[in-house]
Amino acid sequence: MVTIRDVAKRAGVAVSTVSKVINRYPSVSEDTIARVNEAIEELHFIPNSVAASLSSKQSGRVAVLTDPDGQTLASSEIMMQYIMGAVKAGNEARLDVVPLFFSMFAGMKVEEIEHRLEAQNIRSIIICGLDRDMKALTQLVEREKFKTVVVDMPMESENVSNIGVDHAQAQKDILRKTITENTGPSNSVLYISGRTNSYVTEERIRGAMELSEEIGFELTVMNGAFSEKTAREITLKYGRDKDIIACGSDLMAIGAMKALTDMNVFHPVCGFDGITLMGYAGKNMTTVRQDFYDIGEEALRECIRLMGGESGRSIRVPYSLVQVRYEDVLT
Amino acid sequence: MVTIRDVAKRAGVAVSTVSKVINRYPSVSEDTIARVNEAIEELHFIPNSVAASLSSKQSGRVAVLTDPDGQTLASSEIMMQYIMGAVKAGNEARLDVVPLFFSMFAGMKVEEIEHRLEAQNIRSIIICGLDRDMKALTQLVEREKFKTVVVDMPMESENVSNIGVDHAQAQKDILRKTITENTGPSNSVLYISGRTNSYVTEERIRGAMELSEEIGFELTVMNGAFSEKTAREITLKYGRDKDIIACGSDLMAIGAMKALTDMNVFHPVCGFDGITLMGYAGKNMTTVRQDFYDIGEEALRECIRLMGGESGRSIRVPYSLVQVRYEDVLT
DNA sequence: ACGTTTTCGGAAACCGTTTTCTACATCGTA
DNA sequence: TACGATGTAGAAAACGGTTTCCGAAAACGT
Repeated sequence: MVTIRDVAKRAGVAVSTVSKVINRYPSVSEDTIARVNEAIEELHFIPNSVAASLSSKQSGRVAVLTDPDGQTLASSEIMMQYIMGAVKAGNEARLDVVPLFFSMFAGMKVEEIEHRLEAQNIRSIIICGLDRDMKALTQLVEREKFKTVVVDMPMESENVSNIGVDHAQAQKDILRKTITENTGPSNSVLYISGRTNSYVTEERIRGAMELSEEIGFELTVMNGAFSEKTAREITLKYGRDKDIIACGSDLMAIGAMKALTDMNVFHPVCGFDGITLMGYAGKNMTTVRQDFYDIGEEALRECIRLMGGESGRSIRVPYSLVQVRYEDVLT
Repeated sequence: MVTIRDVAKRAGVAVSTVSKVINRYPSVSEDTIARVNEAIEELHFIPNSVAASLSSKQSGRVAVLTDPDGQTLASSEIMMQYIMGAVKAGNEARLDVVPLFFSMFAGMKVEEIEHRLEAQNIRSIIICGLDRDMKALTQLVEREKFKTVVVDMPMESENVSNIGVDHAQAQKDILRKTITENTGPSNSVLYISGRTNSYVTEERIRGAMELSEEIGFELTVMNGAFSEKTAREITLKYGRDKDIIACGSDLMAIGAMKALTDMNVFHPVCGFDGITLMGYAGKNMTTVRQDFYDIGEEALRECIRLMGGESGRSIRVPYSLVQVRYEDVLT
């Protein structure tokens, strides 16, 4: 393994100088920089990220925390996108990204979680898919021991940024589109919502309700708890008499659509997320597509910003309204 | 952050002694062990894995390399399972697991990849989903600089173990089952295979061919390249006259089934993998279920074994024949 | 009781960086 | 000419563990 010392020797400078060059310190002359870089090139030197992480209290590593329902197909896809996005951005910034799963911390107190993270030299974390029921993890965010970026939670402070689409607006948009494009009467909408302890659920419901006030249609909200099964049951029971079924997630939209098909009625259904599975769900359904990969990438960049000492903020990312067809997901 | 020195002071011993206790060295008396452990408990000490990784050339970290077609739904699910399994096992062994994706190494020569891994103090790697086209990564395995565990490739040497199901046998089993359960004539089978540069494809084809010799049926093998689309096209063209369609992957089985449905013919179709998506694909299909989570877990344990100095071997893991129904995947 | 082996614990070097602090030029200015 | 600024480079102390090596004490054999 070629170390910083080898480079120093080769370039005829001190190790500290090499380190300064690597980390772009200002106090090095152009001349020395050139000589050091040359040596780095020649020796194919790549700085050891573990040593760097150990020695500097500044930099450190970033953890990506996920895993709500590790078992559903939808969340597999979404988590994978978050992680891949973050890992990619981390790689570009010469920063270690380590994925962790909520389930690892089951039953731990927040202090223990903090210790565990510290023990891995983690200075910054990204949390995706957290809901309020996970007390310890919520506290983890609140205690602000780490520079943290939360996805889809309304938290913002010195050390915490949040990122995500504008769920209320997106819900409004997709619902308006579905109503507009639907030629029928469309004055009664069944909205099947996600779990109640979740911020995105609240926002999406708010969006639907605001639109209902704006353009005036009958809105029935029922709790589908992000469950495809529950959405299916709700639809079987109450879906027939409605004109449109709007769901707080794609998985629920699929469940609803299956139910309608079974009942042999064909109301428009819209979902939320833009997962690939939608392409397999039979009929063409519209949904809000979030770019999870992009969110992961952006979240990691925000970690870097926070570690750089800047303070937390709120980041809205774009979304799009799409109709997912089987042909689009076929590969 | 509480360090090993704090523990040493508290227990009234030297830091080296604490280290020995942590790492279960034999040369410490029961008495001292107890005292040290007590101190560890009291201080909630968790050893810093980064420091450990840096200082010991023995242990080090493990990378999980994946990402064939990061975009398909099937591989998202499979990769996620591998990674979650490995991360879990890594956690239990106090070992850092870092996920990496093939795409990061695109265009690099094997030496550079090695440097990059070294720079992360990676001593051992798990590679999932590699095919022969990826020259640099194949070389990486062959050069044996790292203790490596390959999933689904027939490599075995001092520093390389392989793990996976017996693909030939599994293909035989599922095909036999499909033929047996099918009441029709069943003397002509269309086998849609995976990509040709892949070991699993070869094995699965071999299994199908051996069975064909054994019990005597007409077998047509066509290359579906693991593509749902291609499988669909092949089925549209040649599927009608066959009695059974067997596919080298679930995704292709889904494509084939869609094609049959479109043609309004209903032959039995069997796949391979056991992905959740199968539950959404309409008809009940049979397939070979592999436990990817388990494989990831097992692979990581094998890394530990290799790092412990033992030599490479071949591990067969169990599989099961299942019929995936929508009800089973509904959550 | 004495030499020999074994057991056990500690001191110190090391892993590969970062960072602080010092030192030395060089420069402009009073 | 002397002075403080400024710019640049290096020595050395961290960071938090692991590991080697050595010595003291205990156990053993005779």
